[in-house]
Amino acid sequence: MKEKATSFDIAHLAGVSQSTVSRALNNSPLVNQETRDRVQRIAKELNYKVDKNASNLRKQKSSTIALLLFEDPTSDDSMINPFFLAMLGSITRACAQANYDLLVSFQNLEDDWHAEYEDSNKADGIILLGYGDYTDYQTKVAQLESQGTHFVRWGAPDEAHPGVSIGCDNYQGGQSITSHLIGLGKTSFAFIGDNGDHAPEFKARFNGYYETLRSHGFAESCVQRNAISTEDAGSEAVKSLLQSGELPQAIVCASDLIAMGVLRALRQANVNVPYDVAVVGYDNIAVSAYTTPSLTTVQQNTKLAGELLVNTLLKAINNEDVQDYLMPADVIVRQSCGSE
Amino acid sequence: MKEKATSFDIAHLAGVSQSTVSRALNNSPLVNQETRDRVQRIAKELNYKVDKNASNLRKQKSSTIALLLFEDPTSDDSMINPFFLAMLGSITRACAQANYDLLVSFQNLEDDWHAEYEDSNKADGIILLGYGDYTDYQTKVAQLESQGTHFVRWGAPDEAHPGVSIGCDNYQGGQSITSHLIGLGKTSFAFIGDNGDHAPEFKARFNGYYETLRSHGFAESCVQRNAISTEDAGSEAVKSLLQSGELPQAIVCASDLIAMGVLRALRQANVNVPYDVAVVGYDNIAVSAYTTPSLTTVQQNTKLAGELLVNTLLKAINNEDVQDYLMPADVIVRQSCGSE
DNA sequence: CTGAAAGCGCTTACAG
DNA sequence: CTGAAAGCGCTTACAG
Repeated sequence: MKEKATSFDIAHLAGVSQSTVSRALNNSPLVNQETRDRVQRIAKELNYKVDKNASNLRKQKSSTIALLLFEDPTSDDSMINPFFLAMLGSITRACAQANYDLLVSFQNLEDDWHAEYEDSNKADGIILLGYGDYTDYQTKVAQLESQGTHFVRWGAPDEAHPGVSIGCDNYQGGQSITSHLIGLGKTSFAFIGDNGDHAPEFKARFNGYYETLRSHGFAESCVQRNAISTEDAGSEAVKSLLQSGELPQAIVCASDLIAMGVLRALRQANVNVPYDVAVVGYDNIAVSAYTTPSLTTVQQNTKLAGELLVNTLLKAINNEDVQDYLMPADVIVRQSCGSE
Repeated sequence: MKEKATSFDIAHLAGVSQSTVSRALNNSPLVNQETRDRVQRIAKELNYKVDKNASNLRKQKSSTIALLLFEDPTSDDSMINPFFLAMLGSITRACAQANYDLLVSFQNLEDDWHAEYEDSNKADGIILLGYGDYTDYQTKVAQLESQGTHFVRWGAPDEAHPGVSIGCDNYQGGQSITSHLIGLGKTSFAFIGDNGDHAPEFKARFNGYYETLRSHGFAESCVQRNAISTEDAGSEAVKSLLQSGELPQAIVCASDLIAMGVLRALRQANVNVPYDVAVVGYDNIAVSAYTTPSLTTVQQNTKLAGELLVNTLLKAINNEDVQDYLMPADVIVRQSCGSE
């Protein structure tokens, strides 16, 4: 292995001081054009690259963003929720575009959030991505805030949460998809997904759903079954629904993953979708376009979300003013409601 | 924003030298148990964390792995191939387990590979992930090697490539899936996917396919159509096949993404799968289980692959001996061949 | 425009 | 077991 060249090596070869090398490589206007060119040429010949650790240490910044991805602790350990995977891709791209590095780490909600502090030393800012559980989560976010760490949270803006949030309007998404079903003439409904405080995203979707039903006078004819965001949970929930004999005209799932399980269980029970019952999901993950029938769902724009998260965090790092941003949620109509 | 605590602050509070603080925090056996406890307690109270830049600079290592993800330059800019996304997830997990950070960066094949050198300063080693184009790629990998950079490549081991490779046996995968089709009684075939030198993975799959046909005497009754790994390319290729009037009994796609496009185009042309033609894919991406009909495909074990990539790289970093590893490819039988 | 010098916050020989 | 000191490779006031 060759020895790595340092700025001193270049200084020596170029016949200038190391300070000048540093200036030349950073395109400082203070350095003579001809000197700069010579230094840069030599640097390229030596395949020299600035040592980031030294540079960051001196500058006290890192040009790195940390992504803290935390997951529902009960979800299958080997799988990442496809929605978050899509976000990860989009965030990676947005970072690359801004010339920032992206440090990715997983975190379980139960964990001590070591990584959070760790990362605050390695990164200029943190992106928090995952389903949020208020109870646990909130004090930790508050701690981040009190530390003065720059961070942006994925999730709906909320007074209870300190810091900036970029999120999709889950309440409106719940409303929109429910209105769509009502417009199709459905009159009895089930919501499948947790709607407690530990699942704020799902809860907001549920609230949008419920309020829409109420305002149309359907509040009496709806049920709810708990499920975390997995296929199996969705499948189990529908089985319990079938057993109770309360099959409604429409099933609203809190996520596409849940909807996958719902479709599977209905198929196994020989219940026809959309003829016997309409089913809708949430997230518009890739798979939802390919199920049979294809799934009507609510889209969250992951590409935009990634860009907003990164750009907002970058602004915060530069101490510019930043604002919460709530993206609209769009209904994607496919075949699982019989409307197509 | 609070000032960040340094090891000197702790030294002061604990009444010891800064050196001792450093030793205590690194669990050096050289330090008195009682002293260590006191230092660690104070560090925790101050919410102190070691400055990674300083620590890395001093130790000349970074406990970070860089993932260079390069993509087919012609693929849709906004989408990451789901197969690589799955790999990304698995690599992230494996890194977390090994207590390494993961730096993710995108790279286009056409680019100058700045990042590669950059990353070699920020990371202890590099994972190269993407479809490889020999022409371009090879000289760059050789450069990495000559630099003494530790790296591991995703892809089939190959004498032409320097460095270590972890990959899936594409040739065997091509054989297995083709044998499956022959076992089902198919006698005429088409392969959809590039099989030139710039697409070594696809080429190996094609070779496995072709050799299997040849050994069964079907070499005459097969065609091949180029396609990069996108739905649209698959769709276009099948349209050209239909127009030529040469629809075979089985279509072997070089990737699931291609197969998605093939299924779509066949549906549009009212060609029934699997009744009129069998279709198989490659990768076993999530979507492939949900298409209609569900897709028979070849699985690459992404979870294992991620672990092998990370663990092999870690060994290389520690200057242990490392070996290429070729994972077997498994046929996943679903409905698109009519065998179920 | 350039150079000599300080210092970012650690780790680790070296000396005791 | 502990401390004083050097040094990792940069950037950036400071002085000219």
